[in-house]
Amino acid sequence: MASIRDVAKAANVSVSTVSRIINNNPAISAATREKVLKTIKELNYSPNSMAQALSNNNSYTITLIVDIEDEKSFYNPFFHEVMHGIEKIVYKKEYCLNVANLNTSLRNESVIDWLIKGKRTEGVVLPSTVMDSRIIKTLKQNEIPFVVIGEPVSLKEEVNWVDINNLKAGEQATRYFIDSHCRKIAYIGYDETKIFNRRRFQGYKNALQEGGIEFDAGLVIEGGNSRDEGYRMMNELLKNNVPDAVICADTLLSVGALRAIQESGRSAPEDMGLISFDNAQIAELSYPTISTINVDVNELGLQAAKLLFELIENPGAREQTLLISTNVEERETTAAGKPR
Amino acid sequence: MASIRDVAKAANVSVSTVSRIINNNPAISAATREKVLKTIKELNYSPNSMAQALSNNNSYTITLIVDIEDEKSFYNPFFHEVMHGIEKIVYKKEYCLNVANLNTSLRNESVIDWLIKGKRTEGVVLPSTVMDSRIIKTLKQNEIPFVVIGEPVSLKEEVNWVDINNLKAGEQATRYFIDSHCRKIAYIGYDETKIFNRRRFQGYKNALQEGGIEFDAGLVIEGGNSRDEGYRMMNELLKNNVPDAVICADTLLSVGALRAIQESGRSAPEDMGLISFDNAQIAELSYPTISTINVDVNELGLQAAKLLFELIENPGAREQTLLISTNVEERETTAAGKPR
DNA sequence: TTGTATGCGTTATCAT
DNA sequence: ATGATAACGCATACAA
Repeated sequence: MASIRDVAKAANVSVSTVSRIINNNPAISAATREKVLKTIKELNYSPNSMAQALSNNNSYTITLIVDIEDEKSFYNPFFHEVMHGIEKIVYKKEYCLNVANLNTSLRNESVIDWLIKGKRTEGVVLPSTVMDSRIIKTLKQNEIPFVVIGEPVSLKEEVNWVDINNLKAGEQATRYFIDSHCRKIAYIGYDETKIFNRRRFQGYKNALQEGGIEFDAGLVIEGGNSRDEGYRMMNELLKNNVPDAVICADTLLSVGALRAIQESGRSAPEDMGLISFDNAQIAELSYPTISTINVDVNELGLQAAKLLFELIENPGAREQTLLISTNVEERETTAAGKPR
Repeated sequence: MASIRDVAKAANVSVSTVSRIINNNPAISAATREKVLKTIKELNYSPNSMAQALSNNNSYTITLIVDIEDEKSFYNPFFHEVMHGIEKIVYKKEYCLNVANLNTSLRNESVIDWLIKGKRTEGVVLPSTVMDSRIIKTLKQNEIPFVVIGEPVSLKEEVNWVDINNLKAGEQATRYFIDSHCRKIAYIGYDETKIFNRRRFQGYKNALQEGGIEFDAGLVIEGGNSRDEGYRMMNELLKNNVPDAVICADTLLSVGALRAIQESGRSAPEDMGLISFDNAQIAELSYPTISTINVDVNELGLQAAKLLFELIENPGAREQTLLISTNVEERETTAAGKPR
């Protein structure tokens, strides 16, 4: 493998000249640049990035922390898209993307400490679910820029974070139904332990108020995000307080909710509209397909990475928050503008 | 940040002594080892891995290539699990895991060339779907060990690969029904362009023969892997040749197939059993939940990474193939041992 | 505009 | 068992 010295020798210049050319230093004559570039091609030379890393004290690497234990909040399809968004930016900057599971430990320390102390990373993206004060402290102490994906739950420390605009998403879903002349709009799957859920719920209430519809606590059912929970909640609603539209706070429960509607002899969207969030694949497999508030998860990763590089390039910057907007993806469980 | 020199100075030894201790060189007295270890702790010293990488000519990094374009064969939940399997092994070896999208290009070359030429990677894991001869050639020429995930379609070159044992999976599904006293076992979603599908189909035929059931081409329906295709294929089957069991060659189509069964006034498993492959989440959301041939995808990644390190540590090894076995995950669309 | 020399933090060779 | 020093491949301050 050719080194910078080989190139220098072959081109009859010094190594510094070659180095300058590699790094696009303008103080180089066109003639020598061309000559050196030619021999670089001939020798099929590429700079050794480990040597560059050492010399520049820069690993040119970003780390994405994942947490496989927490399938719920940083789950598969979501994660995959986020990662690709991040990746696009990272490689555009000619950095590499490392992935590490929070829970792996090396030499009696967490992988994140290992990476930082070994000078293997210049910045970190991590989901809010893995963020405890210890990690934050480590990152801040070592002055490693980082961006959190998902709104942090307890923010004693200021951090940079990027998330879906869940408040607006909740508003969007609700407004959609209001515009379709619904008045009894239910919200099922409320879970105050999940911050994204609280935000969506707040959006729901906001839109109701804005639309002049009085909030009715009887139209809100609390519960978890599973098929069976959705089924239970919808049945509870149907027994006591039949709505003309229902917002499912999360993906999985919407499948069970739809089922309950159908088993009661009703159908969506004819008897009541149904809308959910996020997971397009599941929404499209259902009968009928489920309308959702759609999120450009790829954009989420993209913005996270962009923000991270801003921090890297401008370490003094103050904390930022970025909310990705959502849009209504109409499928078969809603019928826009339908007169009632 | 403390360097090896700082430690040496503070402990009153030479840098070589410190280096030896870091690398567990036995030729060191217990006394000095302890002393140096202590000052390492005090100074909170960690070796700079970029310097180690340069000195050892080893980046201690493995690359996982992904291909976002090809959602079908290396799709989300699958990918996520595979990655975590790989990751476990990689970090256990004190390597890092890089992720790169095949399609990103840097400085007019593919990311894979960039990584290799920059000496940023010691080994590569890549899905069979992104494997063309050009990539193979690059990897082999540069003597980068690599492992393919998924059986390669056209194997002009010998490569190391790891996959699900799709043949056995097909046999398993079929035998399951034979053991449940089914005789008319259909196979829908046959797609000869997908190698995993061909394998499953071969397994189906094997098991039929072994069970003394004559193969009936009328029970095989060709088609793609989507909800709507599954629906179409099942209806075709119901019109011409009602089976007592149906094997769905892939996940998505099983949802549509089940729907068609139900719309015909039949139900699974009472009128016919239904079994599919892979995606547990979708299988568990359906009504009724769909039985599947289950794959330990995590294990797939684990084995791929293990194989990769074998190649790294023993470059002369000859090509290997590894098949991960599957198991029947009984859910509601099948009823084992049900008399007919 | 180009070259020389030094340093980045580590490992390894060769002494002692 | 330990130390001095060269090398790894590159970047850069300084000199010319």
